[in-house]
Amino acid sequence: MKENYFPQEIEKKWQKIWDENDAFNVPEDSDKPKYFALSMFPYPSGKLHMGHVRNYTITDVIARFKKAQGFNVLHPMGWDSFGLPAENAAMKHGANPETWTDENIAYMTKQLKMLGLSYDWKREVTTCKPDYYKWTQWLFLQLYKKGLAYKKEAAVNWCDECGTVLANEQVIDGKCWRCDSVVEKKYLSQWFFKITDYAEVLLEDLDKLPGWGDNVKTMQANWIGKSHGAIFRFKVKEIDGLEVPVYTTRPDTVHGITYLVVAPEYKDIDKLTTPENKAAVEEYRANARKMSEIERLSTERVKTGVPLGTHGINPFTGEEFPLWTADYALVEYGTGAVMAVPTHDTRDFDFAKKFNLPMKVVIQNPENPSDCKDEAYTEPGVLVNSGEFNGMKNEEAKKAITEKAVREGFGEFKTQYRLRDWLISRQRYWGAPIPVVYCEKCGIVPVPEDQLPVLLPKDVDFSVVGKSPITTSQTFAETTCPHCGGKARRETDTMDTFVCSSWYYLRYSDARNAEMPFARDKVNKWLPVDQYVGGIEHAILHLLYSRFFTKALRDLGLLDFDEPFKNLLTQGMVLKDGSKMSKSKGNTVDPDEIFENYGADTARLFILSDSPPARDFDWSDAGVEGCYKFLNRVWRLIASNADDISMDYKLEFPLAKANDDMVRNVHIAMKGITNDIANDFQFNTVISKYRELTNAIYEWRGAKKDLNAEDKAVLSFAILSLIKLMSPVAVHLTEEAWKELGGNGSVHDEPWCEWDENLAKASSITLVVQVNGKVKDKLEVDEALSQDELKASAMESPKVKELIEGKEIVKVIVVPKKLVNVVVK
RNA sequence: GCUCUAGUGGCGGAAUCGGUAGACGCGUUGGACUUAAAAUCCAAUCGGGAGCAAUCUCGGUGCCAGUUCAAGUCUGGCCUGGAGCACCA
Repeated sequence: MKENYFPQEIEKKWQKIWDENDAFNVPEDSDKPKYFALSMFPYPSGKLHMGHVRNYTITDVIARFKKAQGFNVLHPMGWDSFGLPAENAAMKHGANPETWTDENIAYMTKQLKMLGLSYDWKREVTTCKPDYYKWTQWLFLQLYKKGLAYKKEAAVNWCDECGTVLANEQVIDGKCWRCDSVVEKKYLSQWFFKITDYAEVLLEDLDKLPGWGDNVKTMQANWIGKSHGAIFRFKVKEIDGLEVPVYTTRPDTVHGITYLVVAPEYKDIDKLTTPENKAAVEEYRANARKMSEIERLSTERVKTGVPLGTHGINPFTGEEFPLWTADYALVEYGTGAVMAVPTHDTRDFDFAKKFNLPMKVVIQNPENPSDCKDEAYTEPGVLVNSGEFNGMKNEEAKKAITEKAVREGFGEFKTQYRLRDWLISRQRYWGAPIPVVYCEKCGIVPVPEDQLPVLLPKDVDFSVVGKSPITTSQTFAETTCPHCGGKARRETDTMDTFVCSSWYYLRYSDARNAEMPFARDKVNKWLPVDQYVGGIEHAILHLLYSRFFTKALRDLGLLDFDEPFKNLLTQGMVLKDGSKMSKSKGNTVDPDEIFENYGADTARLFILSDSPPARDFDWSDAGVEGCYKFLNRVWRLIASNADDISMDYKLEFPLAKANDDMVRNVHIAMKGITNDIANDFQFNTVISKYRELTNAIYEWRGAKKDLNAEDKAVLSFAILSLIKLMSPVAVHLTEEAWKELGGNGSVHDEPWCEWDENLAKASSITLVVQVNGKVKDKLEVDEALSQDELKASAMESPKVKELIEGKEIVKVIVVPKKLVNVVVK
């Protein structure tokens, strides 16, 4: 065995062998239980970044560990390859998005192989290839048939920079999630998926996911935004037969209504406007329409609005109140109209103050009554000025008042969600075409399944500005109706890339199927994903959409489970000097350089070493250096002892010879490392245990001059165990060492270490002796001692004797195998 | 504003159940080897105080209370950072 560690040489050699042998292909027919380990697949943007390296290393170690533990592990990789950057690159370089994407995929594939990742490349999926997007289109048609895909005219988020509409989930602080430019409102006819049909079950089923972090579940729950309240319908004084319904979560405050607000886009607003107010209302509405999301946000504190001139009637009091329009009422939420109670709602309070509208207190804290002159009182309290409900606690009044409305026919209980339907059309080229045609006679006609895929046209001019390049094709849009054969126009919008990524994990179960997206028995066999690993930035978008897809496909009878990802690990970001690595900050580290200078094993070891996976990871060059030194140290330990190591002692050791601290240390390491992986994948402590074991072997070896047969057995056992324990992380080094020491086959095919519980602990125990809760002495004692004996040995301690001299012993606490606490006065 | 999450040495972090706070590493300091350097190895490294010394002693896990024989860990209240949502009635 070579004296020195040459990672570049070793790594290249093994990567070639693994590649040639398809070493990590997963067999379909196996008696072993399945395990599906999955990383969120990347967008092929050009090169891997350290976030990818962290993500894929974590999943790879999990996959290898589970495989060694006896699972049949599915660990695939693919490409989320539709999307705007490819199209922008094409425009910029006059190239084709497909060429650009293919080149990136080729380069990144090379990098993934250089990282030593154990992927089953035979199952690779690439969302921009017709053999994949054919099935994306097919799934669209199934959703369409089921009424879950529909087209409607609506106010949508428009990004001018990207030249396309966006889903609500893709608007961050009123800006585009991709290019950060300000999002405008436009009225367009667009395709939606009816995710709102699943709002309740998407919320409820979060409880079925104990393997997900609370942060992600809370974010989804907030996004779905369920609330309980009531609908009340108000008659309009001036117009017979017209009612304005409102949704409120505070039915208890209904006696305090002093005005009512409808959104500028409210459907009946024209009818509700008197001729005298028409001009002002029209102007206000025109302004509201022009305003972008961000402008509406920036006017957060300053309320605006105009009166309509008409009045509503409160059925509880008979009181009349004016109707207004204001943009703080949102047309998409509830009924688009709000009953305003300025005394008990901060927004209504601000509005009423500004426009000098009346206020009426209806809830009070009996201990500390507020007149609500300076701010709204929104805490619990007791009803006042509320007729028959006076004196009732407001929580009870919510129910009682709504019940009265139900009884008298002007209201009902209502559960409301904030989740909106998912807008999936994009006015871009590089996406899966939406498979429908518009016929002059038949209207919207889905493309028949046997005509799929609807291929992207090639005769496209990518240099156009202000419209989708796909519309420049001479061959694409013009078509005939599949129904009547008449003249028809093809849909030129493509699907949001998040549609493609909402089902890719299912395709891995049957990636080469040309007849269906996946066979039902295969998808049911491999799914759900046992461990999903990826960034927190997908907490809402991708993870919510995927959950929706899984539930919808289950309802379509395509699969038999209702949650796609059993366990989710959201890894933290990779930072450098305390901030996120980014090109604009110039603090990126190129993985290629690390591979070249230190090798992939060092990169893998380091990216796992310093922080638990869920936390942010601060990159440090010194840390990389430290990991490289450690691998060198391990290599030297193996190489310098290679002649004394025998494969006969591979991973097990006769118990009769076990009364040796070195053997115990190995068992302790086996147990500790296995438990750390099982316990939320704490790889940072796993790695510290690699170091502890390495240090222990060095120390033990250094204390011996010549080794007898038994010593050699202990040494072999220790080193071979260390190699196996490190094999999921330092995949190349351990493979090479295993081979050099005479191991048969691959170290990665060896089963995981089995430890002996009796040996996985120190031979004696340290008894901590406290007096009044403070540590005063430590005693080495036999494990077998009884509680009384432990107590006796503690009392024997000279230090204890000294400290309790002349004092009264109140009590003595004995914790078996651990501690004795003498309490004195 | 609401929700989630975190706060431990110079730094990253460790500490199954409430039971030795600071594992492991980075950095720093000193030493060995070397003509020298790199590499490697050894030792020290939470803070204050006492001692030539081994050692002894006090304090210490964001802050304030509490529960307990015993609190980084549990309870209540606050402070600070990070993340998400945000005029959602």
